[in-house]
Order: sequence, then C-alpha cells, then structure tokens
Amino acid sequence: MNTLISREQDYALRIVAYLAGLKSGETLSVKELSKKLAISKSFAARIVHKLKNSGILGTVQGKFGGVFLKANPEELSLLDVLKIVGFNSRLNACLYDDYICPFEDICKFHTFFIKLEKQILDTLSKKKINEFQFFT
Amino acid sequence: MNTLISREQDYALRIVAYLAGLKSGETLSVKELSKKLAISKSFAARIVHKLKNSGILGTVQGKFGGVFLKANPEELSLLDVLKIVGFNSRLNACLYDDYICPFEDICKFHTFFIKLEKQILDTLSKKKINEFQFFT
DNA sequence: ATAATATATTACTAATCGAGTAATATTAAC
DNA sequence: GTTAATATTACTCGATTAGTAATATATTAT
Repeated sequence: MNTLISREQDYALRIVAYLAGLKSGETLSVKELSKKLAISKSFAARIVHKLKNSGILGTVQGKFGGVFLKANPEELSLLDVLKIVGFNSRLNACLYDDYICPFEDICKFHTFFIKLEKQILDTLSKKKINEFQFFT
Repeated sequence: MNTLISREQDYALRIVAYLAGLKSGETLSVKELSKKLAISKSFAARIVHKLKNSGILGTVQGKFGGVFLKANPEELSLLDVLKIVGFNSRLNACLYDDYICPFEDICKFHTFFIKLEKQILDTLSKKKINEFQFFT
C-alpha cells in the first residue's frame, strides 16, 4: 500500500470538514470527534494540535473545552489542510528541489510529471472544505 | 520524501524509453544500459528481468547478449510499464478495495478522490512510450 | 573443453516512514 | 481539590524502499 495522502492527512481533512458543520459558537471535544470519525483519541489529539498551531482551528482548554473551526471553510482548500499536516508528496522523486538528475533537460518524463503534478495540486487547491461537510 | 511512483518504477520507464530508441535488431547489455541511465547494474538487471517476464522486453543470454524492446512503443503506455513493476499506488487509502470505510456513502472525499485518481490514471495510460524517447 | 561475458535469481541489509500507543503535563470549570 | 479537557513528547512496531551481494545459468569465441 502506497498512497499520495497519508492516513494522518486524510484524518485532518475529515476533522476539518466535520468541524465545518458545527454551529457558530459550538465546540466539540477531541474525544467526541475521534468517536465520530473513527480515529484514535491520541492520534486525533495530535492532529488537532497541529491544526490549531496553524491557526485554522481554535481550542478551548480545561473542562468543557473543545475544538472549533476558525478558518472560513469556503476559502480553506484541501491543499491548505494537507500542507498543515506535512503534505509533501510528489508524483516522482525527480520533482523534489534537491534531486540531482543526470539528464537535466533531455528527459521528457520530467516535464510530463511536472505538468501532471501541477494539475493535481491545482485541483486540490480549488476544492474548498465547505464542499465536503458531513450531514448537509 | 513520499512519491506516487517509486524509484524502481521510474527506472523501468526510463529503461523502456531508452530501448525504444534502438535500431531494429540492435540489443544493449544491461551493463551499458545501467551506465547510460545511472542505475546500478544489479538493480537494472532485476528490473529488466521483470520487464522481460512480462513480455515487453526480449533478452539474449550469453556473451554478446543483451536486451531489446519487443512491444510497440506507440502502443505501450506509461501505465502499462508501471504496472509491470508493481505500481499499485493510490491517492488515498480509502480507494483500496479492501478498505472498510465507516462512512460509506456519506463521505464526499471518497467520490472526489475516485474522480481525481481516475484522471491521473487516464493520463498515464494515454501517454505512450514513444513520446519519451531519449535523443530524438 | 574452457574462458569470458552475458542474463537469471534469490537473499540480504540498512534506512526510512507511517500509524498508532502511551504517558505525562497543563489548563480551566466546578 | 477533583474532574475533564487539551498539550506535548516519546516510544514501538511493522512495512516498504532502495540498493547490494552472491551465485547460478546460458551462450559464444577461442
């Protein structure tokens, strides 16, 4: 099994999409969130924390604390969320900046992969979280 | 570093594209091939062997033996080659057949990923090896 | 026959990464 | 102070990748 998007990144998308469905002012505990989305509590907590550090989530500590979406789900793209949780996948190794290709310009695969990858990333950044809300 | 296409699969593409440039009847030893493409001889040999088993390459054993392309490079797609060397990557884990999703139909990410992945695979199967020949 | 030079085939290793778990600290409501 | 929440770090297990090494087998030239 090899995937462009890791489990953690997938979970992050689902967490944000789920929170986008909360009413304004409402919060949800990580415990509830992890139950609803079938993610372990520890794992969910770690992801939530990363998302909070980036500013797109807000959290309330202490008893009756919880989590809520701060960003506007109509402007927040899938790629935004993915990058927050470390998305760095490429179509092919030769697309990484520090890759030294012995064929430089003559390799037609390189230019082909660049184009295809751009298409994928464009799609991921055009799609916004509000289109993926649960229960709407 | 995480890539959809592994090094081995990338090498396979390059090997096939390189062989597509040989004159009819000509063969090239794995040793030469590995030098030209900057792949270790052992690794190249293993890949060549897989490609030969699938039928798209022919090999001649013994002294003055070598390797040549049997398939028609105008009909051989990138996806064909990738699959021969074990390409099985997916955009997201939920796309694997044996993945049990607790959300079944209600998850909008699932349908989105299916569509995007189909686009990628279509592109990879429309592109044929002859478009990627070296030195033409 | 034998030496030389190819491919064929398998086994091994080292490193990295992903996924998840566990434990503890900190914070805030009551 | 107790309870229940997030914050933070460390750890483990397993799978995968990339590459190496070693040996077997095949073919041809001499």
